[in-house]
Amino acid sequence: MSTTRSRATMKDVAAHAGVGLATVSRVVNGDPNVSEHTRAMVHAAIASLDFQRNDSARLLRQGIAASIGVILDDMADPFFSTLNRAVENEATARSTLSITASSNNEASHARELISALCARRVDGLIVACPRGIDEDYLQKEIAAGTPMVFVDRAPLKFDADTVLSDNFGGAFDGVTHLIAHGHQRIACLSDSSKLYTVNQRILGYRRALESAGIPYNSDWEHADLTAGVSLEEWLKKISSLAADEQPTAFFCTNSRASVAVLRALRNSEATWPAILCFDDFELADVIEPGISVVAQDPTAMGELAANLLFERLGQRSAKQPQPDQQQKFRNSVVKTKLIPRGSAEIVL
Amino acid sequence: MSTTRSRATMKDVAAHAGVGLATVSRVVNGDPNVSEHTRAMVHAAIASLDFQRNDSARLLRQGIAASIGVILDDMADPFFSTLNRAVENEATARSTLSITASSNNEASHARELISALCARRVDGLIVACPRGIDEDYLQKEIAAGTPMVFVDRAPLKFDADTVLSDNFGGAFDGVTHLIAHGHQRIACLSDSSKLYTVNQRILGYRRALESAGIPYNSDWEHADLTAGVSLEEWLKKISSLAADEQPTAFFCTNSRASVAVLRALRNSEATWPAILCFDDFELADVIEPGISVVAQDPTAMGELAANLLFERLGQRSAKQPQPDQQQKFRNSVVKTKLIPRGSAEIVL
DNA sequence: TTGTAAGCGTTATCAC
DNA sequence: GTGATAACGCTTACAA
Repeated sequence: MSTTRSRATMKDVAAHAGVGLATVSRVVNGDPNVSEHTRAMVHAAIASLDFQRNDSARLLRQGIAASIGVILDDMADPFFSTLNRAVENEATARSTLSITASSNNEASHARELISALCARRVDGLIVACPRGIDEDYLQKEIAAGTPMVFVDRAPLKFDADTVLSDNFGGAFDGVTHLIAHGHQRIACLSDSSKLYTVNQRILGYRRALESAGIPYNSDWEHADLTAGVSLEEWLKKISSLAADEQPTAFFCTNSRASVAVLRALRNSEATWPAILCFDDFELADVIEPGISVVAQDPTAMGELAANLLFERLGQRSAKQPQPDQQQKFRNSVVKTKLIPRGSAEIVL
Repeated sequence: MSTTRSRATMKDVAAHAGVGLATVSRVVNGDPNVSEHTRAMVHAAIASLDFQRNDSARLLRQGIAASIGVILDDMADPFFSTLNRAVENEATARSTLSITASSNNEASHARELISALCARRVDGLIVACPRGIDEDYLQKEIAAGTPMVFVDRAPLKFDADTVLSDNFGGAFDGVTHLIAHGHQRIACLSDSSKLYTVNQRILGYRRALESAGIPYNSDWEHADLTAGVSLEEWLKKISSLAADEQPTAFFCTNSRASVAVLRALRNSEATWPAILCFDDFELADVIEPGISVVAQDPTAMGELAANLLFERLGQRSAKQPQPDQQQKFRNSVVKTKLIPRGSAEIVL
C-alpha cells in the first residue's frame, strides 16, 4: 500500500515466484508449455507485485512500435477530427496505437512532428502535408522505412500513397447545381487560395462556368479573406452594384470561408444570395435558410488511408516481395455528396 | 538509394566511422569531450548512413517515456479538442509527446486506453473519466507510479488532482441572468442527466430558481433527450399549454442539448423562447438571434491540467520529497463566462 | 517443462 | 578523449 518506488519487472516476478525469467514471460504471453503449478506461482507473484508488462520494452525487442502517427492540420476542425477518428478505429482494430498531432498546417511544425514520430520508430504515418514542407526529407524518411499515406493533399515532388477528396468534381457539381437553379452570376469565396484543396475547388468552379458557357468574372472570385480586400469591403462593393450586376449566388470553397461569409452576411444589410458551401458543418441545417453543402466523407478517407497504411506495413513485414511491387502507389479519390438544404435552391 | 532493409543503428555508425559505440553516442548527444577530428568522422558516417537516433531505445534506457496520455470523450467535440490542444502545447514546450485518445465516454473503453498507455509507461495521464469506470483500477495505476490529473469530471471514490469547470456557478449565474431579464418560467433541457457536468448544471439551475424564490416545476426539467419523452413531444406538450403557463426561457445544459433544441425549434412552429446555452459553439453568433452562452474555458483547463501533471512528474523525479507532501492533491475550478448575444436577453 | 543467455538500440560507468 | 561493458525490461533461441 506504500508508494511503490517504481513498477515491478519480470525479473522481480521471477525472483518472487522462484522461477526463471523466461517462465514468467511464458506465463504472461500465455505460452501453453508451462505446468499448472508454476503458472499458479507466477500468477500469484504477478498479483502480489501488481506487475504489468512494459510494452515499450517488449516492442523494442520485437522491432515494432505497434503504433502509427497521424499528423493533421487541426483536430478542432470537424473534417480532420472525423478523419482521425476513423483512423483511430482502424488502428484499434489492429491493436495499434494511433498517435495524433496537429501541425496547424505549418510546414516546419509538421516536419518536427514527423521527425519526432520517426525518431520513436512509429510503424507508419498518415499525413496531411502542408504546402512548403521539405519533401526531400519526407522521401528520405519513407526510404528509411517509415511508410506514409498522404491524406487531403499529396506531395508535389514525388509519387506516394494518397487519399484525396474529389475537390474538383465536387466543386464542379456544386456550381453546376447553382447554375441549374437559374444562377448565372456566381461568386466564389475562398479562405486562402494558397491551399491545395481550395485551389482545386476554384478550378472546379471555373470549369463549371465554362461548361455552361457563362463568362468568367474575376471580380467575383474573392480568393483570400485575410489579405487584400476584406470580405466586408468586398460585400459592400458588390452590394453597391446595380441589381442586375450583382452575383445572385455565392460558392464558398471551404468551411472557414463559409463561416466568415455567413457571419459577414449576418452583420450586413444585404439580402442573402443563394449559398452553397464546400464541406459540411454542424448547424448548417439550423441556420435559416438551411445551408446547402458539398459534403466530404472524412470517415471514408480515414478508413481508406488506414487500410492502405496497414497493407503497406503487412507487405513490409512479409518476406521481401517483388522489388518493383513495392513501388506501386495507390491514389484514391473519395467522392463528395451534394446535400441540398434550401440555401442553394433559392432563385432570385 | 536502394530500399534500406532497416534503419542504421549507432553500432553501424561506429563501425562505419571506425570508432567506438560510446563515441557515437557522445557525438549524437553533443558531449563536448570529443576531438574535432572524430566528431567529423562520426558526423560523416551519420550523414552517409542516414542515421537517426532511436528514441524509444534511449527512453527505455532512461526509464522515462517523454510522453503523456490524454484521454477525453471525443476529440470532435470543440470543448475537448480545444482542451487537448492546450495540453499538446504545454507538452510540446517540454519536449514531451502527448498521446491522445477518445474514450467516447465509455467506461470500459477508457479503461482499455488507460491500460494500454500505462503498459507503454507514459509518464502521466490526463483523463476525463467516464462515470462507472473501475476506480480501484485507476487508483492502482496511480499508486504504481503513473500520476493522473482528472479534467472535467473527478473520480468519486478517491482524492486526486482535478481541473473542473464551475458547472454549478456557471449555471447559477446563467439562470439568474435569465431571471434578471424578467423570466420566471424557465425550462431546463439536458442531453443526459447521467453526466456529472450536466448534473451540476441542473443543480445550479435549481438553486438559481430557489434563490429568486421561483417555484420549481419538474415538468420544465427535461432531463434526457434520448430517453423517455422525446424533445419534439416535449416541445409539443409545452406549446399546447396556455400562453401564461408556457416557459418563456430555455436553459440548455450542454452543447448536445443546445443543438438538439435549436434543431427542434427550427423545425417547429413554436415562437422561440429566450435561450441560454451552457458551453459556447461556433456559429452561435450567426444564428438569428445570436445565441447567448455560458462559455467554458477549455484552454485554461488544459493548461492547468498539464501544469499540474508536469509538476507531479517533476517532484517524482526529484529526490523523494516529504512523503506526506506527495498526498496533497490540488482541485482547481475554472470560472465560466456569460456571453450575451441576444437570445437570452429577449423579454417575452 | 524450465532456465540461461543473447539480443533490441540506447545511455552510463568504468577503466585506459 | 576514447572504448569496452553493463544496464534498461523484455523476447527468444538454445540447452538442460
